[in-house]
Amino acid sequence: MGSNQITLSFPDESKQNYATGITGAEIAQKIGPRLTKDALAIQVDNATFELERPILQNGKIRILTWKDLEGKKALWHTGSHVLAEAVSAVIPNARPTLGPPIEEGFYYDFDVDKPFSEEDLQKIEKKANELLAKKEDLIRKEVTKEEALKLFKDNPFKKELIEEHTKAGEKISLYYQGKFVDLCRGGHVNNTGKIAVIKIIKSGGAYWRGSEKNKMLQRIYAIAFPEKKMLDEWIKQREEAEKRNHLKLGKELDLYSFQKEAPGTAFYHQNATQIWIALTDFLRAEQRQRGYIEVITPLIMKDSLWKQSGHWDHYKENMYFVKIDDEDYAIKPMNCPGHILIYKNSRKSYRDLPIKMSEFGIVHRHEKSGVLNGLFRVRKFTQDDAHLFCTPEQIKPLIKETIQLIDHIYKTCGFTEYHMELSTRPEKAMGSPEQWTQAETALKEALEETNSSYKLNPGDGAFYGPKIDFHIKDSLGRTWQCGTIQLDFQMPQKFETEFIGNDDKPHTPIMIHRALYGSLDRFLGILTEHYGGAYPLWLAPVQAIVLPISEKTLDYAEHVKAELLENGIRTQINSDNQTISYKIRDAQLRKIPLILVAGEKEAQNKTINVRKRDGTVQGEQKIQEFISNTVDRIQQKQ
RNA sequence: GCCUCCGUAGUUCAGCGGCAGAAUACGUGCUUCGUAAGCAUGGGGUCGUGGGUUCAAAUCCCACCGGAGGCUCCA
Repeated sequence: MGSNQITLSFPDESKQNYATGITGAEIAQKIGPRLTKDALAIQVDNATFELERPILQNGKIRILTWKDLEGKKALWHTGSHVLAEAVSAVIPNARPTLGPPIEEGFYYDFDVDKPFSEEDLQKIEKKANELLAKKEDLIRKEVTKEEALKLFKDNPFKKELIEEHTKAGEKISLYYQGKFVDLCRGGHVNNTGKIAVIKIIKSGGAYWRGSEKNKMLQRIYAIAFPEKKMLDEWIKQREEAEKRNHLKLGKELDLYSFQKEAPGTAFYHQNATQIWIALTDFLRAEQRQRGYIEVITPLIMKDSLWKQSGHWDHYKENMYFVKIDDEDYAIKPMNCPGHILIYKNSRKSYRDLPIKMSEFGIVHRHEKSGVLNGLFRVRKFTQDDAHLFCTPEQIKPLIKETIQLIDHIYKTCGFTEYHMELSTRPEKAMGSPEQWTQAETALKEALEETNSSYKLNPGDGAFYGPKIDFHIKDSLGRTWQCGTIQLDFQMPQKFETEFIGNDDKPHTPIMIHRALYGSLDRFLGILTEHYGGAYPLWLAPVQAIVLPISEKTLDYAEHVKAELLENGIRTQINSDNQTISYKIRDAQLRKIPLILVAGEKEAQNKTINVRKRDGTVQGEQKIQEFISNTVDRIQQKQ
């Protein structure tokens, strides 16, 4: 120590357990010189990453730092052990169960008599940070099943894990930090001193092993950093994300509201409705270009339809039902059956295919109360749904077209980064293997021919067909699943949907379900957080606001407003009896892209003085010039 | 559905057994203003709903409704 290199410490106890039998000195000699103070752990053969337990298999040794996710995870994993030690110290009868690192930080689940109070958490956090000062080595020890069971005799959860691991043929390893010991597979930094600070984020209930049937444990989420200032940055970032919260912005910008009279359902005010219209108009125009037709189907249909579609069997719990004139009806949770009824309304020929039937379909799904989450999870939402009825040969070109359409829509909406996931045949699948292979090949080729990078999820498809999901990344680095393309071999059969082939015989078409925004409601929420409420010009609810400097120029300002409105620019005027500074401030807080100051000078010159919402002043512009520029920008969706 | 927390003015929140408050928004009057807050003044709340404890409840307890976060779910 002392230098900026890390001395590896290899306690005698664990030395004999090195899988390869090499000594600590040998490892230190081999990798020691490369270990700077940034090193948190090492990785060998992409598999094991612990400074205190390197396994040499002629493999490459990789030094993990804070920049690597694996390095972070090693630090966080150790953090979770320290947290468990702190909880055990503060609440002696708490039984630790499981505590892995996650995408951001780590959690640990405890079996406790009562949930952690705010005060408990404060004590625990304080204790955890005190424990760090001890700078304990993490020491691995491998033991037999019996030894492990004896050690954790009072902890049924750990016992369950031990049984499971030994059954799977795994060795049972323990990790010590000072006197505290935990059952653990490993993946740690070598010393708790590597952690500078532990911060508890939140706590909440969590079921043992994620199943509702099991006991509810208390989970603590926390995060750890190798330097204190990183925590400060992280906290700042979180505050930034909180400012962008779409529910908060929804109130501040008068976009939408939720009322207790309709839980889980949004009320869209004027402003959100304008954005909605911009989004739907955009997609409509794009679909029209590609030969789509648009339809509108009933919200309420007889329950016999839903029995035929299979929703009754699989989806009843999430559906709303109504009785009308003593007959049972259901509110649609999906649009597909309605579209099939339209398809079947007339005889179709292979010459009619593909048919691309779209609808901004309003669906109701009775989600459990606990899962509702702003616009992200609602009970009533609108899908930009479409069903493409086609022949097997048409799958590939249609998928390609759809991928390109989605790409265009996402990029225009400011989501430059997104990725796709292809899910293939699950074990329980409907349709012949040949049909699946053909469909999966078509999807794969479509992805490759559009140069799309995608992740493969083998066996993750729906039972009725393979699918491609689209995940967009927002300005805060979070990903959201939005678009989806799903092949369906089943529904057309259930409804005996047909077309007449050139062989003069009936055939069953393939049905492709496809949504780009996914749920318009959710997409609006994502957009709001992505832009922090400062929507691009083409989406902004109010695109320009005219501010007369005093009542003297009110008439001129009204005239400007009227001209902009005539040219399709969403314009307002602020004629309040207030100073110009006040009105500018108000407009900027409302995140209106274009703020147009109209005073006596401008009235004389037939100009307006343009200021943008970020505070930059663009200066005087002729009205006509401003209008043509702005209309241009709106059309180009900038 | 389960766990934790939260419901006070349009909004953001303070008050936490003893007269219901602030800021902001809104109304009115003055001011007529040149790029992020002009001055004055006024109205506005059965403290989510219902029950209980108490001489007294916004405040303590219980139930329900609604919300936030988490678990789970999202064929």
